[in-house]
Amino acid sequence: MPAPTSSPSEPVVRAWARLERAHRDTQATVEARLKEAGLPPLAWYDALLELERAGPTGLRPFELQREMLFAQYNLSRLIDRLAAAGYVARAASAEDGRGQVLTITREGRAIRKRMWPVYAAAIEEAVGRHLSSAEAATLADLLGRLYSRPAS
Amino acid sequence: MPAPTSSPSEPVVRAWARLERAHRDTQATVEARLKEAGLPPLAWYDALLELERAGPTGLRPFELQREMLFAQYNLSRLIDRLAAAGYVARAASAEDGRGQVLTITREGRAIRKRMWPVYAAAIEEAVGRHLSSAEAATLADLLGRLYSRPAS
DNA sequence: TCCATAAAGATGCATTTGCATCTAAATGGG
DNA sequence: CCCATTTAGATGCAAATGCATCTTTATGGA
Repeated sequence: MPAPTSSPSEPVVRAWARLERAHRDTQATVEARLKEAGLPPLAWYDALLELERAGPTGLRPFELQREMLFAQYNLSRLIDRLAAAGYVARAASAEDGRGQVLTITREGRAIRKRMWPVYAAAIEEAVGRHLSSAEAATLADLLGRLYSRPAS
Repeated sequence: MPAPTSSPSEPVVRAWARLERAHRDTQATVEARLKEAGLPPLAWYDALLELERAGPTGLRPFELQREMLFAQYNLSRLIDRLAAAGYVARAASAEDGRGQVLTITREGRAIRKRMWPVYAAAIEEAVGRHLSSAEAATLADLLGRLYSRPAS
C-alpha cells in the first residue's frame, strides 16, 4: 500500500485556505451587524432557532449540542447565558434524572424574531451580494460534502 | 428605491449555514490533528508561512495583519507567543520609529516544515477526501468571491 | 514650525473558549 | 441485585479573544 493519506492536491489546499478566509470574513460581518444593532451574538440565534423548531417539547442539551456541533462545556455555558437572559427555560427531565429539557420562552422567540432582519441583511451583504442563486446553490452543495451530518 | 438590502435567497442562506458548519468541522479536524502530533496551532503555521514567504526582509506586523485578516490586538499577542517560542524575531524598524520588523528564525522555519505533513494530511482528510480536484477548484473559486482581498 | 490628527503597537480588563475533571444518574452484565 | 461502566451535564482553572484605551511616532496642513 502506498502513502496512507495522500497529500492534498493544489486545488484542495486553495479551497481550504479560502474556506478559512471566507468564513472569517463573513462571520465577522455578521457578528458586527448584530452587535451594531445591539443584538446578541450569532450563536444565540442558532440555539434559539433550534429550540423554536423543536416546539413545546423542547430539546435536551445533548440534542442541541449535536444540532449545533458545539462542544459540550461550551454549550453548557451558552445555555447558562441564554437562561440568565430569560430566553430559554430549563426544566428537569421527566425520564432522565441526570438531564434537563430546554424550551424557548416568549422573550426568546421575540428576540430571535427581532434578530432575523438584521441577520438576514448581513447574510445578504456577506454572501448573497457576491453570488447568483445558482452559484449559491452550488456552493451550498459543495460545502455540504465537507461535514458528515447532513442536517439542513 | 425599494428595500436598501434585499433579503437573501434561500440558496444563499443555505450556503451561509453550510459555510459555518463546514468551517467548524474542518477547522476542528485540522486543529485536532496538529494537537495530537504535539504541534502548535494552525494560526502559528499561517503566520510562519507568511513570514517565510516574505524572506529576509521580513514583514511589519500590520502587513502580516492584513495578510491574515487578524485583529490587531490579536496579532500582537500571537507575535508575543511566537517570539517567546523563538520562532520569530522582532527588530525595531529602521524607517518607522513606531514599528518593528518581524522575521522568521531558523527554528521557525523548522517547525513550519515539521507541521506541514501533518497539516497536509489533515487538509486531505477534512477537504480533499470529499471532493474531486475539479470540485475543489469550483469551491475555491466561489469562496474567493466572498472576501475582498484576493491574496492567494 | 506647530499642532491636530492619524497610524503602529501594546495592554488592562472582561468575556469566552478549551481542557480536564467531577458529580449524579442510567445501564448492563454477572 | 450489585457493581463497573457509560452518559448527561457542570465547573475550576488556564489560555485565548474582544474591547477600549494608551503611548509613541509619523504626517499634513495652517
